[in-house]
Amino acid sequence: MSKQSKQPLSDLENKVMDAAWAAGSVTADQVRMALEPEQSLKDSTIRTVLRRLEEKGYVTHVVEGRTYIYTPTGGAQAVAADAVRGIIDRFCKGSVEDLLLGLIDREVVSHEELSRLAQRIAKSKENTPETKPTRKKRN
Amino acid sequence: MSKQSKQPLSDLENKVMDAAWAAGSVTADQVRMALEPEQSLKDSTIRTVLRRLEEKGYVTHVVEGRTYIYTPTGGAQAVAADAVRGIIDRFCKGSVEDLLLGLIDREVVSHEELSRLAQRIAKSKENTPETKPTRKKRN
DNA sequence: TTCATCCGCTACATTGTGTAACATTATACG
DNA sequence: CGTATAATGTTACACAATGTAGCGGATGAA
Repeated sequence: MSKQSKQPLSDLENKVMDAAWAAGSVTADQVRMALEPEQSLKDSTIRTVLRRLEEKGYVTHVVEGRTYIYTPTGGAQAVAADAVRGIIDRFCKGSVEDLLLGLIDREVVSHEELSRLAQRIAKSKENTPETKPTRKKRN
Repeated sequence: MSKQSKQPLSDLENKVMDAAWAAGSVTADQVRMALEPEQSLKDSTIRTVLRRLEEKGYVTHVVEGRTYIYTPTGGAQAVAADAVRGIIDRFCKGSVEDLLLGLIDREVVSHEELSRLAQRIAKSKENTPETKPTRKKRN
C-alpha cells in the first residue's frame, strides 16, 4: 500500500536511471559519461533530467562537497513492479491471473519459467514457516 | 516476434479502448454513451480519438452503411502482455525472472497465485502432449 | 583574486493529448 | 428530385511533457 505509481519515465529519463541503478549513486557528470558513446548531451541537460527525476521521486540527492550525488530511491525491480501493477489495473480489470495467462499465451513468459519459479518460491516458503518471508530487504 | 509494442495509450484512449473491448465493436456514438456519466464529450472528440487509435494500430474499422464500426485489433490481454514485455526490456534487462521476483516481493502477485497458476498450467500442458497447446485463439 | 567547477533558473522548440468547430457527403423521406 | 439528417473528414488550438541547452552565480583551488 505504499508507493503509488509514480509519474512514468520518459526515454531519456530511463537511460539516466539505468546509469544510476548501475552505479548505485551518480553525479551528473558520471551520467553524462555513461551515455557518452550513444548520446552526447550537455551537462546542463543531464542535470535538468536528474532534477526532474527527483521531482518525480525516482532519486534523491545529497550534497557531497560542491557536488550533487543522486541515488535512486528504489531499485529497477520496484519500478517495474509498479508499472506492472499499473498495467494490471488498466488492462486486466485488476485480475493478476488474466495478466499472467496473457503473458503465457504470448510467450512473454514460458510455462517452464513460471513453473520453475513457482517451485522455487514454494520451496523458499517452506523454509520460512510463517514469519512473512524474511526477504524483503531488496529495495 | 510479431507485434512490436505499439505506441502507448493515453488515458482517454484507454477508456475508449475499454469500451471497445467490452462491446467487441463500437461506433463513435456507442463509445460516447459508454463514457457518458463520467465524461461528456462531443462526438467529434470521440471520433478523433478513435481515429488516432486506428493510426496507432489498436483498432480497425469497417464501414457499415454510413457508419464506422471500430473493432479492437487485439484483446486487452495482448496489449497488457505487450506492455509487460516493454517493461521487462526497460527495467529488467530482459530478465523475466527478475521481473516476476520483483512482483512477488512487492506483493503484486502472491506466492499462492503464482503456484496455483503454475500448477494449472502444468496440468494443461499434460493434456496437450506436444501440439503447441491448442489454446492460442484468445486474441 | 582569478579560474575552473558545479549548480539553479529559465527558455524554447517539438510532440502528444484533450477537446472541438466546421465543412462535406451520403442516406432517407416526402 | 430536393432537403433535412446523420455520420464523416479536416483542421485547429491550448496545455503539458520532453529533449536540449544557455547563462549567471557560488564555491573551492591555485
